[in-house]
Amino acid sequence: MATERTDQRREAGQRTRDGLLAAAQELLARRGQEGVTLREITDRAGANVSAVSYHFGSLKALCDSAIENALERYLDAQIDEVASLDTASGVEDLAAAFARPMMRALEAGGRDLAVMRTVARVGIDPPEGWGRLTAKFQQSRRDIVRQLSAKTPGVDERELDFRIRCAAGLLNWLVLAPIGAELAAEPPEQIERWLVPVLAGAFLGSPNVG
Amino acid sequence: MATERTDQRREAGQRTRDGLLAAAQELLARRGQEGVTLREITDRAGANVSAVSYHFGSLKALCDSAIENALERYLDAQIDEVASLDTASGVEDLAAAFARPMMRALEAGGRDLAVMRTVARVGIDPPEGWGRLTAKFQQSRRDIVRQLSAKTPGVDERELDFRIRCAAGLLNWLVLAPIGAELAAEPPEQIERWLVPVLAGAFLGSPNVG
DNA sequence: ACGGAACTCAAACAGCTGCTTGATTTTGCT
DNA sequence: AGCAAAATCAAGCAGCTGTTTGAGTTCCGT
Repeated sequence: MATERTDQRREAGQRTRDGLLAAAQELLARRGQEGVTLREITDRAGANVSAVSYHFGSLKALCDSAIENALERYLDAQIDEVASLDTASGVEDLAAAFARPMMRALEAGGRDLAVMRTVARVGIDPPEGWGRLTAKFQQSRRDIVRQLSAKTPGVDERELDFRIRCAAGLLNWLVLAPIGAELAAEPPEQIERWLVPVLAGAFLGSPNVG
Repeated sequence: MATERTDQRREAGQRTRDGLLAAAQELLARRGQEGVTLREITDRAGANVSAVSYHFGSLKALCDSAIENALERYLDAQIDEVASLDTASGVEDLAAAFARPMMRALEAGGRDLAVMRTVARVGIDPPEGWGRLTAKFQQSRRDIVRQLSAKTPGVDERELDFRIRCAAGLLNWLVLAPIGAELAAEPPEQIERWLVPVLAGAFLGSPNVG
């Protein structure tokens, strides 16, 4: 059973590795890439400074890993949510599915919220290389464009893409700005009752102009 | 004519003061409050490091002044735009007026854009004291709520306030995120043609739920 | 022309930054 | 028991951070 037996050394290594990742996400969420400090991360994670070099190579590499990790968590949640949509669903359902990962994170707080905030910050200050996640990112957006396109016939697809990016930007903003914290204090069903019409309205565009 | 004669020393002082302010806004816009460096500001402004202590007291005080200056420029523009609305104007007109300062800044680039970006960043990471601008800020939002309330009868005012904050957040996002730069490359009238329906749709909410 | 105010400047400061080093501990394998 | 790999640790490095200091320059009022 040597293969199933977990090596306690590697297990401990993984634990500090994950701790560093979580601490980095927490601080990236709170202060952005420029406001992150090596010693603040290691203190929060209860690790030694050199653990960063050992496990990741450098602070920058740790931040890149933390961002990539956060982005992947978010994209997976988003893709699942949109994929589980019924074919007969309306624009409001799409808006609700679109917003659900963020609303969940707002309710849950803790690391989920830190992950969402990190993702949102990346939307403003993107790191040099998005790495291998570009494909998954574009797939996610293509799925949503297709869903929305089926529900709003006659609208140019480039314009739909713009509207979706607006909606995504709005969600990111809500997660970062103080209004998000205010919103989190409200009952969850009211968040949805307020937010979904706004998103759906943005998707549809104002009726007088089309 | 001693009073009209400008003192060359004070004039030079004002020039370096303004240069520091502009340089600070430029860097605040690009990297946020955490990413701003004393020497980078003074180099860009062509000033000595101690000029910051002399004219503002500290780097933090300089940043506060730069932020306050940017916020005031923006609020004045916003208030003027909304105040000049015709009483018979529709929701799209309100949306267009609401978005105009940002669209102008996107077209103009340069310091105007830096000012808008600084304002937008403040919406995410607000400094401790907004100081004397809180009143002007709230006046601006009250004006807009009143305008929108007259155009959407029967909607709860708290919900209208939420929609306006969403619209403001979206504008801030557009100015900060890469999509803003893409948008700036398009012809100005297309920016408005795309953006105004989204904002107006968000103001009105989706018709099926509204 | 002279005193002094307004302003600028180079140099130095303590403190923090990310990172490296070499020793030390912990653990698994034979 | 003994060896080696994995992981952790304290200490120290050079470089940058914001701020202060005291001398320096420029220019107005008298």
